[in-house]
Amino acid sequence: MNETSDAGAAGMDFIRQRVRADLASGRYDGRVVTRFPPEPNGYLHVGHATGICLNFGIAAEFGGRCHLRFDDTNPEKENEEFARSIQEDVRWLGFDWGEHLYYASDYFERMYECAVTLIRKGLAYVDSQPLEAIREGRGTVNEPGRLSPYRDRGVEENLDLFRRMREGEFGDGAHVLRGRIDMGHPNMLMRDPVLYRIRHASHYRQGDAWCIYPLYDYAHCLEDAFEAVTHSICTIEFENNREVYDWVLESVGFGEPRPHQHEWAGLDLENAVLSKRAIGPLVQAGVVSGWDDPRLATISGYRRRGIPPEAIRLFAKIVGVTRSGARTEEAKLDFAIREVLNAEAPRVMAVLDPLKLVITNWPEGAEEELEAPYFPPDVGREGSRVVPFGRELWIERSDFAEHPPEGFRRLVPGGEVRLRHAYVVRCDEVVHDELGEVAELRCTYDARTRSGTSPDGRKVKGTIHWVAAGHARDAEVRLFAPLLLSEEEAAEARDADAPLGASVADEAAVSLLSRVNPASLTVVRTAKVEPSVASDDPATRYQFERNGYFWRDPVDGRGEALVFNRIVGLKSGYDGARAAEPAGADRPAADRHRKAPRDSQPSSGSGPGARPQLGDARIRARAEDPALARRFELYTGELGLPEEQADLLTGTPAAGDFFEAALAVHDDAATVAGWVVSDVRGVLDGRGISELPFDGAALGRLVALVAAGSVSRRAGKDVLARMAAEGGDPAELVEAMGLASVSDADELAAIVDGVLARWPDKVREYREGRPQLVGLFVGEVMKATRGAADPQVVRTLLSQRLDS
RNA sequence: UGGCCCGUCGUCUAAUGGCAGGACACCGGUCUUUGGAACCGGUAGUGGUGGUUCGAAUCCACCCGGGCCAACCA
Repeated sequence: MNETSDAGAAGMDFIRQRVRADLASGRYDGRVVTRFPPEPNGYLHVGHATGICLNFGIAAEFGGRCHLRFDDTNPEKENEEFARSIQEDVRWLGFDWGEHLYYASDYFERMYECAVTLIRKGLAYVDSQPLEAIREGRGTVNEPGRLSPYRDRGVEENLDLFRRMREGEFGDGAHVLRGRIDMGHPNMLMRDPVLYRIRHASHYRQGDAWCIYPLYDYAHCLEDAFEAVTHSICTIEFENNREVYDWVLESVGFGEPRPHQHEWAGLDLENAVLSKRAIGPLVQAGVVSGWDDPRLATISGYRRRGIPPEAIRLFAKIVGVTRSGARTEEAKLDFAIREVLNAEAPRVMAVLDPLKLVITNWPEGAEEELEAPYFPPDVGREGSRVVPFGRELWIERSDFAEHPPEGFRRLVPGGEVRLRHAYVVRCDEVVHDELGEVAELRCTYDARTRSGTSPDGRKVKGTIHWVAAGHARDAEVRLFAPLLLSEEEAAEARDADAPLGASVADEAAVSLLSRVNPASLTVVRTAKVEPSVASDDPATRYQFERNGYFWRDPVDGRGEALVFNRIVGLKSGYDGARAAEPAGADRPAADRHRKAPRDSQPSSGSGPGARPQLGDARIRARAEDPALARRFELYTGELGLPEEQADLLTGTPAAGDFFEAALAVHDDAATVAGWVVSDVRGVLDGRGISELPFDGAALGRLVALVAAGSVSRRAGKDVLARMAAEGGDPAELVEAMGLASVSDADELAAIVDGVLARWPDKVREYREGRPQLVGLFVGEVMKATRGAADPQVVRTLLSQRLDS
């Protein structure tokens, strides 16, 4: 157990842990500043919503602030409407940026000055190659790029050209400003990235003030730095951009403490189209009614559908924050919605697919007003409304079956059922129309069974909802199903989303449109709703009992028009509940997994007796360098190391040097090799072995200490970690960290007894057959001694006490 | 001659060398005037092979699988 770790960090996502660590180390002087930086080129979707929850959530939890910043550096795609809708969406989700609303376009002048700085430092140049030449010159992932013929222009010439670019002297594409980094860099983005381009286009905020515009990699990090952002959180596809981010900031002169970028995977949600590039065409083609169509996963679509913002925030919490690309099941969103609505939504009755039920023993023209609570007892909320009851009622067609399937608990010929909040009725007669369809049910009611009374304790197997025919209000109900037909095809759409020319993007849009589910929207015009809803606040979210959660469409369902959206269905414990839905209200198709099935692993090259697998790069290195090859022979021969270890020690001269330096101090090849190939490599953290703040000799001294029993191997690893972080002499560190080995049996016995006394339950479990719990006991003893105990001795002591 | 990142129950996620845990979903049961909710219980996982270690999901190597990168988009 790392002594600096803290139980408070457990369960915290890796970004929050990082923020916490930065706070603890004082890196940013106690400041936490995050930002949500959308480009105003479309409407926000639920993926953005999780990002908003992350950024604003961190700011709130750590006493910092979160900026809303429009990353509006591309005049051709952005507009005011999008900027307006984004602010509305963020606010609706429940977050507040205070006075921290910013626009990248307000920084253009400062960014220009930074570019001049870069030019003066010789770190940027004006490239006058045409676009195609720049593209070709960048090389490929397998080949280095070529230097631009303009790369070595003088500072003065660059300055002059850049100034004239700004002044509008050149047409689009005549020149660009590029960072002068490395055309052979393995990271393509570092191959002299384009910083500025000429674009004679009107910007929605800046008008024609500028004709050069900065590109993302240059602009974004500067925006963060200008605003003193501490943690710049973005999604994983920007991972490769981080290197440029750091280069620009360091090159311009923003030293520590400066903003740092952290990437997380972002949301991928089953059955949702989560890309502005994909949503846009659906809107433009009229497949959906607009960016706020309830079938869309846009925030405005969710809002219109009726999903409460609390549910989206809960969903974000459920999904979590990691770096692993994962697709979340729609069921989790549904759960979050139901969780919120179950506690809040008043229950009322609505019949979507009505079937007439006549109570023959109810006096003609007689009516009764029933008082019905809005909430079931378990919700614990007050409130009720009056529900009229009469001779003729509407019930759900699917709540009756002439030939009931097994397990059917509703109305059948000759059977009884309770009408919710009212009476028990018996079906005496089924009336058919000329087509043979059930047209009407003729029933009798039992006056003694009025809701709240139970004269003879009689139980009826089913309860169904209903609406009195004479008082029912006609309503339109809209049911939603996934917009796209299948997961696989959606996956293709994602592939087609890759960077491509405009014509191909259009093809992608076309193929997207071809996968639209024709049944994604079901409009039910026959619905009957109890009259109380007509006078409620139109923004009320209801549970239509046994049908799901609904609310009035905020666009089409206002005024007199009773138009309801189904926010989400109820969880159903009965498959046949599907039959309750009018045809066309498809459920999502059976789950399909995005992850490819893991094929059985080829067994060749592994398994007992198999040849060790050596690294190609190291084999090549030895082929080119006879000195390395000789070392390999020496290590496997005279020193008797396994090939795999020898391989790792002879990939570079530095590795072998390090190993041999350690060996000179402690002459045990097998042990030293183990430390070097396994433990030392584990603390490199991206560094080369020669960049470590300690040398091979220091490792040798540490290994010697462990071998001598002065320090446990476990504690030795802690010492190594400290050495990797800040250097130092092993013996002194052992002293300073208080890790001198404790192997005195009496001393350890007392600690062991103490641990066992603290965990009586676990001791019992161990004796009852959970041997793996020994790890817990050893771990506790190690913790108590800060890793200094000799684990062999501890195990022996434990065994004496537990296994006797 | 590629570089970087990611693989834990069906799904999402926790465990930061020491008990593989939670949630969703699913399956039982209790309760119920919603086939809802609630409550109780259950099934189920560290991609593979080696190595280091008293001890590996965690460290090392190789393999397998997935993602990102060659816009003058963000």
